Amino acid sequence: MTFMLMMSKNDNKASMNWQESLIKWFAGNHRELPWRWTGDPYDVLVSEFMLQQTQVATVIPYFHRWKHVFPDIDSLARADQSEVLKLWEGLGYYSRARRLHECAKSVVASGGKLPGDYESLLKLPGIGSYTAAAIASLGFGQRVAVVDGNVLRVRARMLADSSDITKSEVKKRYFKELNELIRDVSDVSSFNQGMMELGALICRPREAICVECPVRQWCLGHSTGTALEYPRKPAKASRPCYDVSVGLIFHDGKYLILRRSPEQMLGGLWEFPGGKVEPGESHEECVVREVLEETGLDVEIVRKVGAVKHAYSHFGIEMHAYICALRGSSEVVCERPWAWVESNEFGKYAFPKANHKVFELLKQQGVI
DNA sequence: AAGTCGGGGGA
DNA sequence: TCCCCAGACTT
Repeated sequence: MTFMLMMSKNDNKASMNWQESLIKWFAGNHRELPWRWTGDPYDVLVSEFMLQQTQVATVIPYFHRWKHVFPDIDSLARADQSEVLKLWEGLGYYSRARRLHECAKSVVASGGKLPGDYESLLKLPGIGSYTAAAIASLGFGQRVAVVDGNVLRVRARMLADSSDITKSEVKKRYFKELNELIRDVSDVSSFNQGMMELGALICRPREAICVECPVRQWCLGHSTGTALEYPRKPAKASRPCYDVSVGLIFHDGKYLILRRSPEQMLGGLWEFPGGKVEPGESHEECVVREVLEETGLDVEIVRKVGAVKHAYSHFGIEMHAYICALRGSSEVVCERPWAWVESNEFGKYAFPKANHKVFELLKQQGVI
């Protein structure tokens, strides 16, 4: 009788599995986030797209602005891509913005209701295994496990598993195992969020605060003192750095900007004409050549504005910027969309980060 | 299965 | 600097 009573109370650690211990910890220790517990699957959709490879703190202000402009999936579906990209400006991975837009249009076209099951979500643009599982479980309570960078790290440490978590085979194995482990959990949404919150707050990449961890008694990494040795990852290749030159063509009070084509890197964003410096070529020659190739304009260098460095995922660039003047006609010949804009109109267009660094140079010099 | 895509933040 | 972040998609 006493024994039964003890078990039914379920507050004895020995009677609780690690999944329930995690859920309990999450209930009392999670951060309050603007998209949590709103009850609106659209909030889960938007936040999950923004959170792909992006930290929570970075996303929060973008999420607020987004909800203000696009409060629901219909308003997003009706929007112009330029407006969508402008709101995404600075968040990175711009294909996410285009795909979220496409996703919204697709959902609205087929009735306006976001599907709640993993398999249907997986078919939508921009939604892969992680996001499908997140929306299905956090938004609709479906019993499916999320596997993101946090989850992989937490589980690799719990199991003291030396597998390379960047391999797709390992991710699949973890996904399968976790779906078994959540078969009987009391709250799938809290379990999934708890795994990610644990990774963000306790079981962090370079620091593991095991003394505060709700699953430490089930963690092999902790019991053997090797938690920080996991997950194991292969050494990354060093990234090349390219020299790039751009021309700020000033004519009639305006600058010429071009829009990048949608399928490119940074697709749909605007930039100054320019490109990679070729072997044996000077930066100045590069500007003149690139401007001619891209716009058909014949220009000469007026002066150098300066250079900015910028790092992308797989390479870096040093962008040299030059003020240019037209030598001949101002007639632009260009397949891509282009525009002459005054410097106080730059804010209307979405530019990549490297271009913003050039704007900063121009401001410092009082040019704009 | 590997390569590619951005930018920010922390150590 | 380097690493990592609530990954998805193409080849």
